[in-house]
Amino acid sequence: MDNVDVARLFEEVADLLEIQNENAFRIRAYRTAARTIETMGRPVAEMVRADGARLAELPGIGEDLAGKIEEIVRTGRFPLLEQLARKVPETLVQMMRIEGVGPKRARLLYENLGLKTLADLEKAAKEGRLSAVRGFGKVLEMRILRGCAEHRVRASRCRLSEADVHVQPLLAHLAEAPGVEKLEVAGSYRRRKDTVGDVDILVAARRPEEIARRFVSYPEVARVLARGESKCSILLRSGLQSDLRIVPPESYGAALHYFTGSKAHNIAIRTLGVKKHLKINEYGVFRGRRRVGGRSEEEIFRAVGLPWIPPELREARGEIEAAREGKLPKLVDVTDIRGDLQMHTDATDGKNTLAEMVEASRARGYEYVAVTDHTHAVRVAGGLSGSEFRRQFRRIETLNRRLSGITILKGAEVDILPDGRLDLDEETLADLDVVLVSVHSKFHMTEGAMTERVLRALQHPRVRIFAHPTGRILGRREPYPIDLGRVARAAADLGVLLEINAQPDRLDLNDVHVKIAREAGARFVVSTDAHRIAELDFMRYGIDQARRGWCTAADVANTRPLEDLRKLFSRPGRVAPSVGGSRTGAPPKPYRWAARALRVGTWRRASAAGG
DNA sequence: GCCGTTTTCGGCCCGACTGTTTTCAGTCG
Repeated sequence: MDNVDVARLFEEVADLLEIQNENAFRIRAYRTAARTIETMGRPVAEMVRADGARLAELPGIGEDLAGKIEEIVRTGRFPLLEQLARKVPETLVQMMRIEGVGPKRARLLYENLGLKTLADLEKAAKEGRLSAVRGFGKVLEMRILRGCAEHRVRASRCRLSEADVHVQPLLAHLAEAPGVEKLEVAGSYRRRKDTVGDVDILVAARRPEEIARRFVSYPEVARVLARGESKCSILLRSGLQSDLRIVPPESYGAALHYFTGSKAHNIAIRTLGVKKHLKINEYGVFRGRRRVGGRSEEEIFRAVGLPWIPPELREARGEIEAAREGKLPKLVDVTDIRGDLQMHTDATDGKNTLAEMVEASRARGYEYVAVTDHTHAVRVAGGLSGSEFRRQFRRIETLNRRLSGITILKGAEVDILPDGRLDLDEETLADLDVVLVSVHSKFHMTEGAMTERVLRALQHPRVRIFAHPTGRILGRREPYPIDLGRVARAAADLGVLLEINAQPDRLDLNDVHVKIAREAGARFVVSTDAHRIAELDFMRYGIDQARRGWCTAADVANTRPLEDLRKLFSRPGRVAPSVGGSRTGAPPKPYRWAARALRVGTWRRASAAGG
């Protein structure tokens, strides 16, 4: 039972309480607690074993919920959830995912028509039975029917990079409207979340009706969902929903803050306002009827005694406390990046040649790159053997002599075999400037086995980077089970860097993992894993997640100059068990020299000295 | 159900839009 499981149980309780029309604040308490549990570093199971009482010290968790967590962890059962599920079917929660159906209507339909599932709902809507229920009309029935169809098509959120494709033309269209003074995308897009549910656009203008007209007349609109004086919603043909909010310029900062969210962050800020006798809404900060701020976001934060908080941090994951104490991190920026440490060429599954990839990297202003083709075990990618790598090394040496302004590091993305050995011989490993390791097969292991497999690989003295550490692919593959807490602590000890993979469908580690791993002492690289030239531009998506995980430039190794990086990578090698090497069977002990060399303190000082 | 420099009880963020209603509940963000 890990934190995600416990959080999910609390969310289920919250949903069922909502359907049963319980006290809204009790419901919120469960949701707040779920968030706390899901995003904190320490496993609740471990806390229960160590000292259960301390659970109640966590924000949003009191004596009652601490007791419930303890019971869940100890017994694996949650009596409250069982009791709630006896009153109404748990499947009613599915119905609430349909636009226009919330807890009240789901319950009403269950009680009046006996509808229990999404399929029941769609069938009843088709047969025109919904409108017989008091409070439902024909219009709502049609809306629900459409909602069911759209839910099937687009059950999931869309990747940030996909949203980018659709957002830019829409913005360009809106910018043409008369009287647009300011225009910005807010919401999870501005917070740079890995996926976005819809695109929230904010406009400052004096005459909102002109803006609204322009918005709903966008050629890509499939359907207008709502149209009011200051607020409109459209569904684009791509399936993406977009909400527009129009406010006067003096309210722009307040509206931008409100519309950026997250919801939990907004509630926290507004609650701080209440304590200072201020009302904060999307039109400004008010003391009584008098507006005392709202033109800029800074004014909102200042009103509650805080410095401006970057949007990526606004998730109610401790940013408000950090801001109050003056401890907000100075977040890493894409312009801090000096090189890309994972990319592939046409020697394996890449689409461009070595020379083309390197030239394109140089054109992007990089000081160095690591070329990291696959190893032999990754057959689908045409992985290279030791001798093939050595041929590539000679090409790299030639290029390095010829090129100025950029240095190519010899690298490989070495496959971690199911037993934790590395898929490359010691001789070739010794010739590499940087060894990445990653998992490409046997995803369905137990958490314990997968964790041991990875830990064994990380203990190899030549390993420098653990790439895409959870193996997830957004919308296609769940992360494999692995104890990331242990992996992060081991990586910190061994001086292995964790990769934040910038491929838009990976973004692995994700934001929460990065934050947890960072707190465990781990440090990172952000790499594109580019398989063609254009993908080198994915770097910003990786940086987005690094920022959401609270990373500063000092936390990210490829912000450092080449010489510093070489010091990190060039450690005395020792032959350890791997394919073709000696095989002792037992995993090697951690290498203390590596741990010493890469202690966070040492790194920080080196980083400060190196600028 | 949580929480406390107004409070250990009584608060808990705030507003827009829709559809079904005769004044507002439900949903959404």
